[in-house]
Amino acid sequence: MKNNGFDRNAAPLYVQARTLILERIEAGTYGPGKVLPSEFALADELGISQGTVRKALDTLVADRFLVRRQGRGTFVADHTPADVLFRFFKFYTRDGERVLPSSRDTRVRHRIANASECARLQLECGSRIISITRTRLHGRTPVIREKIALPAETFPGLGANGTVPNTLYDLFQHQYGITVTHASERIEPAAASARDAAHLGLAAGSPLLRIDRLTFGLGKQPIEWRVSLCHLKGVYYLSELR
Amino acid sequence: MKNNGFDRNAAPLYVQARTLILERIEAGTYGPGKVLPSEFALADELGISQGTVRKALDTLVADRFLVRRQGRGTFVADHTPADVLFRFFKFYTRDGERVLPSSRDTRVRHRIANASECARLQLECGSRIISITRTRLHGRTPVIREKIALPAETFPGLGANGTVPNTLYDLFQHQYGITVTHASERIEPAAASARDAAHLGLAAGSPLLRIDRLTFGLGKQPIEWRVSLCHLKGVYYLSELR
DNA sequence: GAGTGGTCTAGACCACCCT
DNA sequence: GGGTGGTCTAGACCACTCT
Repeated sequence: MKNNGFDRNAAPLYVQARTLILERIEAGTYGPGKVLPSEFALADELGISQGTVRKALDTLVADRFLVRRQGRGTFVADHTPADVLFRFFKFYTRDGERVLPSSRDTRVRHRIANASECARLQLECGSRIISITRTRLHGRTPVIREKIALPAETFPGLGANGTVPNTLYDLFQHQYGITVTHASERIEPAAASARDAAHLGLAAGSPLLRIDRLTFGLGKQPIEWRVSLCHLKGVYYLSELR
Repeated sequence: MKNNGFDRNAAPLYVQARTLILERIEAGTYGPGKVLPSEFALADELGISQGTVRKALDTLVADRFLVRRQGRGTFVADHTPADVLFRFFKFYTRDGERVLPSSRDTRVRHRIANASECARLQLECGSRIISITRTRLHGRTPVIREKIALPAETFPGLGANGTVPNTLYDLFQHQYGITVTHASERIEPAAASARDAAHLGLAAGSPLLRIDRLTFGLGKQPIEWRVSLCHLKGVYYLSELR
């Protein structure tokens, strides 16, 4: 057994194989939607057995970096707009139907991050950010007013023409090679300010959901900070606990 | 290879093994905290190989029915009060500390379920339920007013003396052999009614989080319906998206 | 030292997909 | 028909735990 560059005294081989494959996904060697070499080809290349490669792939499938299709191969997960909405947009109607939002009143600005933006995004003081505000609609009803901050350095050129797509996360993957892996949302009740109430067509002081989200990719640093004020007439936020 | 009672033309062997082990957990053959037979012993008993038993156990560990301890054995997950709070109570302080709530003003009643209770709990019209209302505190501050409905048939004798423990789910497991597997929460903003405001020490109309939870065990029928009205001063609800 | 789970290998057969 | 992943086996060695 050749065992190219793998250290048998370090982490288990399948963990080392997982790390290596993940690095290749991150580097774009295996791009979104592309097929990986077969299990036997990878095993040969890495100098380990096919069963060990399979175990590494299993963990990556469980973490949704990869998708297997029997008879065809193993593919890098390709985050379509629908996938992204399915995973990171948790709003449903009373009938259990998914809410597919559209956007309105979008405004994009490039500016220096303020103190709270630097703190939440773990940026150096004085870093530049891209700030997006928009109203999101369910059908014709405005339901969410959201404010998004992105590190400008991570997303060069984003929103340069003053517009931004309705779903950002698939753009992150295909344009910038950044896969969104998870997000952490803090939810609180809040009363609508006069300004937010106007955007949402409500009376000031109406009860809202305030959702403060940090979004993460493969690295430790957050790639997005998003605060959503949600009206949710006839719609609810669904949280599954397991 | 004996292969006791397993059908090689049906589901994969590891799925059949998983189902059988799960049935034994449900039936109490393997009780909470108890050690299972070793992988080789199970393999012998079921007439399959140890690797296949391991794959079945792996899926059950992933679903948190089992816990492995190297050198000691495989154990049925034992839901202590702390575990239950960790999994199903999603409130944190601004510093990221877990909130461990206490209970006050608890009231337990046995009565006929109303229409919405029957619908949510999938009960026959006219079924009996156990209704619990209580206020939950973070330190000395009331933060949540909750109303719980349980099918009386599923939990005979529960709350007969008018009291109920602070954490219900470990009671479900140890007293009634029912393991809570997941819960589904619908979250909406709401304005405090005069009555709820009084329990929480607020002004009427204050913005609240309304959390409507259905809790499930191994069966399809829900085992609990819980509506929580949350004030959350200095506390937030944490939702992790993956 | 005996017994447990954790890792790794090598090889078999199957089901599925493409050309 | 040839290649892919899906399942299953049998056996090896290691790390950990208990007594």
